[in-house]
Amino acid sequence: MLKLTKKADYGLMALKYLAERPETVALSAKDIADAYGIPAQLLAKILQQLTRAGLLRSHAGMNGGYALSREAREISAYEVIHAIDGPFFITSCTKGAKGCELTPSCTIKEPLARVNDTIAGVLKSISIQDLAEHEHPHGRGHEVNALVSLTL
Amino acid sequence: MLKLTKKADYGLMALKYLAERPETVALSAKDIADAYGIPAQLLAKILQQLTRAGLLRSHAGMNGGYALSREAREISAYEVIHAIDGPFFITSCTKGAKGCELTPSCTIKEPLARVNDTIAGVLKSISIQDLAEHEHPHGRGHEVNALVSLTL
DNA sequence: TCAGTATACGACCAATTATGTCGGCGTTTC
DNA sequence: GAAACGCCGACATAATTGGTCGTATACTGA
Ligand code: FES
Ligand code: FES
Repeated sequence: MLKLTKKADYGLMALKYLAERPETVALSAKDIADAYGIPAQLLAKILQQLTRAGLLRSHAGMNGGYALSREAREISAYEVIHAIDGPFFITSCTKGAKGCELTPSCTIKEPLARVNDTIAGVLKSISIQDLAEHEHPHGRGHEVNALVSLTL
Repeated sequence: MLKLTKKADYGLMALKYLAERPETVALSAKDIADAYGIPAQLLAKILQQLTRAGLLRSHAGMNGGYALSREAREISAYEVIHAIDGPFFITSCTKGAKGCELTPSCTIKEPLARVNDTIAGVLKSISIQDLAEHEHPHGRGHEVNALVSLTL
C-alpha cells in the first residue's frame, strides 16, 4: 500500500539525528535508539546495513558508534530507503531480473514504471539535511523546491 | 517498501481493460479475470470495492457485469488505489486519526508528509485513460506531462 | 592484558498484512 | 424458475515485517 517500512523510517530518523549533531564524533546505536525509544538491537542492524551501503562510518570499541560518511546534504532519502529495503518497485511483480509470470498479460507495468521513476526522483531530491533543517521552523529561510516531471 | 499491492494492480488492470472497450455495455468479473489470468473471486471483490467507491457501475443478472461510471479520463490512479487500499500514508504510523505512539520522538513525520502529498499528486495526475492509451505506441501523438512541485 | 563497550552477523520467532477461498444470499434476464 | 451474475463476510494461507537472541569480533583505556 505504498508505505515506508518501519526500518526505513528508523533509518531516516537515525540519520537525521546524526545530521543534527555534526560536532559529535560518533554516536552508538543505543544512544540513538534511546533518543527515539525504538528497539536498540533492531536499529543496530539497520545502521549496519547503512554502513555496508557506505552511508555511515562505524567504529567499534569504547566511545565508538556511527557517523555520517558524507555531508548530510549529499545523502538522499532514496539512498537510505534503497540501502535498507533494497531496490523498490511500485509494481507488485518484484521479480526484478526478468519480469513476472503474467508479464504478457499485465499491460500496466510499463506506465507504472514511469511513476516509479518519478517517485524515485522525488526521493532522490530530498537529502538528510533537508529533513534535519525542517526541525527548526524559526529559521524558515531555506526552502527546497524539487521539480519533477512525469511523462507518460 | 513503497510497493503497490496486487489488489491495486489488479484493479488498475481491470479498469484499463474496461477503458479499452468503451463500446461494451458491461463485462463480468470473470471475463476480466480470465483475460489476465488472475483469480476471479478476488477480482470480483476488488471490483465491488471500486463500485462502492463510485468508480464503477455494476449490474447483476445475466449479461451483467461492470462498466466505468465515468470517462476513463476522469478516473485517476489515485482514486483506484485509495478505493482499494484505503488512504495511504508513506509514513509507517498509519494510526491515521491522532498520530502514533512515538509522535513526539519521530521528527521525520512531517517532512515525509510532504513527500506523501507529492506522490499522491503524481498519482492523481494519472488517469486510467493515460494507462489505456499507452497501449498503442503507434499513435504516440498524445503525451501527458505532469509537473509536480515539492516544497519541503 | 584484561575488562568494558561497542559493532557484525546470522538464525530465529512473533506479529502483521496481503492474498486467495468458500458459502450463502440477492438480482436480473431469459 | 433456473442460469448467470453481483454482493458480502468469514475464513485460511502465504508472505513480509518487525523484533529478539546468541555469539563472534574489534577497539579502548586503565
Ligand atoms: S503483475 Fe507482473 S507484470 Fe504486472
Ligand atoms: S513512526 Fe510514528 S510518528 Fe513517525
